[in-house]
Amino acid sequence: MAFPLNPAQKAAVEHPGGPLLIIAGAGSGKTRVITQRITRLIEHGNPANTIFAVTFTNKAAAEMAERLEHQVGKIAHEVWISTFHALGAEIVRREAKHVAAGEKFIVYDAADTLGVVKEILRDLKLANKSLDAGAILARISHAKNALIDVEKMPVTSDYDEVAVRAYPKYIQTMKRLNALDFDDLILVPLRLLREVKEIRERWHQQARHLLVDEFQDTSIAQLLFVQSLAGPRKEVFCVGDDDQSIYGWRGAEVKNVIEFAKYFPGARTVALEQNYRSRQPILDVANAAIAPSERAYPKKLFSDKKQGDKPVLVECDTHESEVRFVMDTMNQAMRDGLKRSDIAVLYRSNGLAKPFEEALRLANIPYKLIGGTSFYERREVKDLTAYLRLAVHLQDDLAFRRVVNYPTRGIGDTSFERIERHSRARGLHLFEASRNWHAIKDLDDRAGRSLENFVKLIEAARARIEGGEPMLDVGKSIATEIGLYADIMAAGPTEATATKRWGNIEDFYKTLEKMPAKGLKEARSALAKLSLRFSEEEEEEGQKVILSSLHGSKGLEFSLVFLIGCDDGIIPHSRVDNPKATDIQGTLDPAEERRLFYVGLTRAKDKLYMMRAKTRAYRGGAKPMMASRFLRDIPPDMYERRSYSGPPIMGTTDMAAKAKAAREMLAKLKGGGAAP
DNA sequence: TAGTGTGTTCTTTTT
DNA sequence: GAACACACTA
Repeated sequence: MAFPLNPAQKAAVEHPGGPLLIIAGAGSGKTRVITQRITRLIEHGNPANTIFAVTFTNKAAAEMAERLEHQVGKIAHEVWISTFHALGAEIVRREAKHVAAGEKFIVYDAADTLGVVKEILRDLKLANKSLDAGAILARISHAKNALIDVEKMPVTSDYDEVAVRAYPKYIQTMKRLNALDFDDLILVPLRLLREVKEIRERWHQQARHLLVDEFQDTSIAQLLFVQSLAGPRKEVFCVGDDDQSIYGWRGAEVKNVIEFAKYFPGARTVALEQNYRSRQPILDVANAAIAPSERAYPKKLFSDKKQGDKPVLVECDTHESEVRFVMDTMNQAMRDGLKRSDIAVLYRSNGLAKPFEEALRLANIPYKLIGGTSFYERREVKDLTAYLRLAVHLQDDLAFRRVVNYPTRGIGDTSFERIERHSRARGLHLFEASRNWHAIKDLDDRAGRSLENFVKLIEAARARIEGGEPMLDVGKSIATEIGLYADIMAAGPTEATATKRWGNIEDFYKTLEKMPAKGLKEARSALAKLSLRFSEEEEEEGQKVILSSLHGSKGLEFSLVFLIGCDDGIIPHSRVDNPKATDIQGTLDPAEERRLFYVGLTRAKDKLYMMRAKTRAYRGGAKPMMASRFLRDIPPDMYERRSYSGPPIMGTTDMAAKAKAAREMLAKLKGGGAAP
């Protein structure tokens, strides 16, 4: 990065003032432009704490902070660098007096909110219809993101209808739980800024310069949030790439980029097209792949690195040989001296990673899985978190429900229903209702005493946290008291997975260790940040091969990239052609799938393999696959083509066969049916 | 009430 | 072919 800024980058960094939109092609050095811009603002006398840089992921925020520190030193810590959601949470926390949820709010993640919706569906007596709660939640979230009121929600299907009925109940429930979902973390601050003059003025005073990364991923709510936060000064510096807009399903509006000047009159635009990442042959393929896309800002990336291998399309006969080819090729590359962390396997959906994980484990190659179920969403971690959450936030009925009978302590469904009925009748939270179980109708003594112990456990934990004891100590003693270790080990299914689960708990201890020991309020906000994946669990930044979904790979780069599953139905996803009424728009946007493909291609610096398989495992059997339609848009002379039908990895089949044999043996031993 | 067995449904991406 | 939900039995 010792290169001087190119003219376009320079124009952006030295922009005199007013709203600016930077169309930054993949690998065009946008992070550098942002950090340089901040550096310049500081050098021109702007106090660091009046500069706000907003990203979408904690990873991006961390990287930006690190780079900035490199440039300006310790003063970088004073710049507000955070994700949209973390900034929103911070504003809510600081302006708690004006928020209904008050300072006692708790952040509900996707799993939590899904639980809320499921409960509402139960209440609406619709659960039997086997409704997909996720589809309802998606509609609610979509409405929130687009700032659509209940009355104005579109109703064109049964699902829409249910969503309309569920929406007000959802708001009501969240309010009762004192919970904010991810959308609220944007919406609530937006409302505060709009409606409360005092708050508006305070933040306009504070946020003098706003820099937004990945602007193409902003939703309407986020755009308005940026607008409101910037105020009349409109010092907004937004960087985005319409070609990399891949979060439409989450409410992102490319329109925010395309109609930027509408929202920020007088805005200027700068385009960055020089790519500093990839070799030209890779860019040729990427440019060709994205070309058919309808684009507001057509770009043709170019590189100084003219030399390089053409990307390779490898057609494997099965998905097993796909794994084999990738493993062999990556091993060779490592023997040639390539670092593990310079190698990535990318895929459209997380399920595709499994065989690679297995193969890497078998080969003893360390790997890092990006995305997938987050660490904090692991069941065992959530269980322990729920105990802590309940302790600091007694009205968290969802947490209560999760742990009141985990590990099993004799409070089954019937008992739970009795507690619930009682609490509803009295308008109490579940925990409050449990405090004197004698009052609960029909609750038998056994369950009652058990409940009493549970209440004591939680209250003891609460008292200790209140008294300023470290979260780690409290967490550990809860784990001991409930016999978490024994329970995890007993639950299996295999000893290996149980050990891994317990390992997750031990990793979680490291997170707890970092939490402040200053009483309930601090503990609450530390726990709230867990949902935002705030804390960095990435201590061991070792040398690891990267496995990532295409979504998770945005912003990253690798010398060697294997884009697996370049088959039709994988990318683009089959739901492009199979409209299913349960989805928001009914179907997936093929244009977004193309951009996703493009994002994958542009991750590669030196060598790119596009992998596909003629048949893939599908519900047991083998399904024949066709090449991705996107490959047809790439002129054949731009890439090399190979066929591969190597044997599957020994170990994998071995293991599978052994497991199968073991299962059959077990079945036999248990007597009864003869195996065919 | 808890644990086991049987049937059913899957596979989109994530702050 | 696995994970999950549900029903059934001890």
